[in-house]
Amino acid sequence: MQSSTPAGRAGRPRSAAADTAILAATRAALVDLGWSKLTLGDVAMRAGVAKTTLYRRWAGKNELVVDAVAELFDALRLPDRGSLAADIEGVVLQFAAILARPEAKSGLMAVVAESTRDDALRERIRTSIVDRQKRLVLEGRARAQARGELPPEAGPAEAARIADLIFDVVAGAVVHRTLVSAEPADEEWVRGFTRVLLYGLASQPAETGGEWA
Amino acid sequence: MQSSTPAGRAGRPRSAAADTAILAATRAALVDLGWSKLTLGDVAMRAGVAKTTLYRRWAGKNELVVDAVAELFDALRLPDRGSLAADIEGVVLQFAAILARPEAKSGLMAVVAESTRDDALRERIRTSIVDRQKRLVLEGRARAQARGELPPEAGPAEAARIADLIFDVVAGAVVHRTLVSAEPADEEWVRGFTRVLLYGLASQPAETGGEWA
Amino acid sequence: MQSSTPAGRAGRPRSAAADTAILAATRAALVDLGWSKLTLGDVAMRAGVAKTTLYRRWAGKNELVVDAVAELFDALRLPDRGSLAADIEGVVLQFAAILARPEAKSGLMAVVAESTRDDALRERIRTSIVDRQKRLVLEGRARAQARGELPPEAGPAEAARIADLIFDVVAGAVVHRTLVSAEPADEEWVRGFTRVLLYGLASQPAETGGEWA
Amino acid sequence: MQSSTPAGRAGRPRSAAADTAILAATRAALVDLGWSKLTLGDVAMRAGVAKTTLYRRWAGKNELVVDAVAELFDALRLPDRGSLAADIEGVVLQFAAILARPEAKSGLMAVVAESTRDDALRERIRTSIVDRQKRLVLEGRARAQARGELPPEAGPAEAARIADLIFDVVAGAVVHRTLVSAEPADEEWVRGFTRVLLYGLASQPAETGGEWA
DNA sequence: TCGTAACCGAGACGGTACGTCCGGTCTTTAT
DNA sequence: ATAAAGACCGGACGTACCGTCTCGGTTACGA
Repeated sequence: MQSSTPAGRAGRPRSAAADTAILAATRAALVDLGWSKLTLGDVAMRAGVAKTTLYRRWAGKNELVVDAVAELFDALRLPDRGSLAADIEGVVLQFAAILARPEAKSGLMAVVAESTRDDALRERIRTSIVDRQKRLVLEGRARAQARGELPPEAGPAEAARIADLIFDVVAGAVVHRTLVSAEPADEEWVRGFTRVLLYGLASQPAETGGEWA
Repeated sequence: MQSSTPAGRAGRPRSAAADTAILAATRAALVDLGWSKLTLGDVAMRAGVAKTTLYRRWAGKNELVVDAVAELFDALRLPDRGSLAADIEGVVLQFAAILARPEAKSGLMAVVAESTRDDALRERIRTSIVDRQKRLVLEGRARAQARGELPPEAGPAEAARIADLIFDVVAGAVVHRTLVSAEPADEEWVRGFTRVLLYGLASQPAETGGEWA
Repeated sequence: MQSSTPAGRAGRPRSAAADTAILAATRAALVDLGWSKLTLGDVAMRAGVAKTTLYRRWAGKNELVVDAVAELFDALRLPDRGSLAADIEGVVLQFAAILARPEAKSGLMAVVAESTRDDALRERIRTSIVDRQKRLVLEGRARAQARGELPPEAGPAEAARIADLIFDVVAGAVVHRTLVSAEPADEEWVRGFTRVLLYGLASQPAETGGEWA
Repeated sequence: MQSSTPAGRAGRPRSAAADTAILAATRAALVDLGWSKLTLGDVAMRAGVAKTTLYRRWAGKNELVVDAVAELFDALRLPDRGSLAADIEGVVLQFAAILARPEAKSGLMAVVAESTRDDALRERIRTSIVDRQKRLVLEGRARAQARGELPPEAGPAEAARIADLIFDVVAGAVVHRTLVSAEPADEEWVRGFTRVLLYGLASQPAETGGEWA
């Protein structure tokens, strides 16, 4: 968001309720219309707000959708299920559940696509969504290391590198499963995915014998 | 594509050169403008073709972009580098190189986003892009099993399930790295990713000691 | 029309039936659609003929409509009702009846409007419609002179001038009544018009007393 | 026209200058292109106005042209030349001068042609053009009756009937002379026409002897 | 009798305009 | 100063016809 009326305070103050209404209206419009058919005029109408009010607060459709979608991911929590594998499964299932919602599906990939040609937008996505959720990886990793399930890293640079890799693998796989393969990322799939993530492809048969059966 | 005039043959046949010119113009426009600013009128002009010719062959922007992007991925080849890890690294690097091209970046995620609200489009993506490249997973897996690097699956259903999982993980991770994290999927990253894919997170330190250093 | 294959005569001759079918289809389309929504593609379809066949014979919509409408006016006949006034009334009523038909209404004024910017089209209208029907004025005038109802003209130039004037007055008045005022040119109106044409406005009350009552 | 924002007064008001510019641009386009090649996009460009502004105010080409042409006829004035014949000649010459202008020629007949299939358009023509100019007939008739050149009518219904008849004859004859015969309605022709209108065909030789010579 | 030239249908082609919609901006009055 | 309302300019949309062209196929002459 970028309102907040920083210092100057003459005239009528901005309505705080408007921000909430606009973001909710944006999500509703994403559900009904999808990203490409969503129009700012329609969002303004749904929010009971004039188009000018909307433009005063957001630069355009992309920025608005990023903010509307970012709020969805703030509900993610790292559960404590007792083991690293169970923790991963828990958070991946939450992530999959959010991604299954049409407002997330429609909006997220679209703004990512737009961000390939708009550095400011990519930065906004990273700040509002990606980095904010990367905490889950860090927390999970720390907890696993405390449990002895994972070794400590060689240093902070390594820690960041591995965290990024894990985030790309986890987020990428769930997104691809959900949006491209268009299959549900359900418990069974998440179990399989977590196993590969933790133990890899090659080591599996040696450990479990009938893992894939 | 959908020309070919299957049986009935009255009237002037469709120009085969037009298809080629249109798809090339589409890719050029993706590079210059990105998906959201690409207009069919502009593509038609670039291709030296009337707008009606374009609409006669494709239903809309999404279908056109899918076909234009799909051709990019047909260049993927499974190299024989002697080991499963090296083979994976080779094909992932190719995939990353294609995804780094702006016409792929811009177009691919956008049509995936659109496909969340358009079943026909999703099916077209699957047919033209996903399933067509899934061959790489199948070939690589077969080759690795011949080499004894991977055990045979319990049955054809398992084989399909694992292939799908691998595809989701590989494609998802590379896409996320490239588009969301916006970092290059270079050799170093690919090596790290391949290691996780093959041997997992938990088993790594035990095997390599200084792998992440 | 302009077919007829004048001298060169190798190859398949043009279908005579096509001309007839096309002109009839044109009139039907005028009835259904009016001039501005009439399309040559639609006419071709109605006539069971390819668009190219139509273009091989007519230069465009205007020429086609002129020919289609011209045929309607060839049905006009000068009746012999015994007096000049009755003869005029008879032919004016016929003219009004043709003009009341929707294919004439729609087509005639449209091509006249087009002809204001197209000399060749105006010439075609004059040849195919105006001059061809001017015979009625000449015949009627000669007959009235023979009866002694009108004096002979001073010379051929005067005869032409008066004939043109009469034609403009008669045709113009009926057209204006029918198309602009959009009132029927029925027997009562024709009687009043004929009286003005023959005896004028100023002389009327003196002659008839209650003419307009 | 149809703006005026009757009572509600929220929002930006419509630009009054736009109406003027659009109608002038329409007449200019009629001169340059004629009715059938006139496009609303071109008119908007000439007027320095967006196409949407034009469509917000007029339903289509026909309505726009009617309004643009109607303004031309508001310049008509009934001169007082001392006699009925001279008054008629004066106003007919004015009418002919307007009709000789290409924007009137091109536009008027075209909208009349269109009006044969569009009752609302015909009503608009009648309101904006025909009935508005019918005042000339009524004034002229009243003046002639005051002078004793014409007898009073039997009643208001008769007066209306005769006025309509005169209007059809005068307007129709001038239009036909100008557009169909494509000859100038110059002083000589107007003199002859006025004579016929006032004194008729049959009575002329008796009065003047050499009138047509 | 047979070639061949002009015809025919079908339909794709490059264009142009349509009338609509949306993005952003600006101009009003009201709060 | 902000809000709601709505007109404004600009530009793309997808469709419809235009008039031309390229096909495969069909006559009816005349060599």
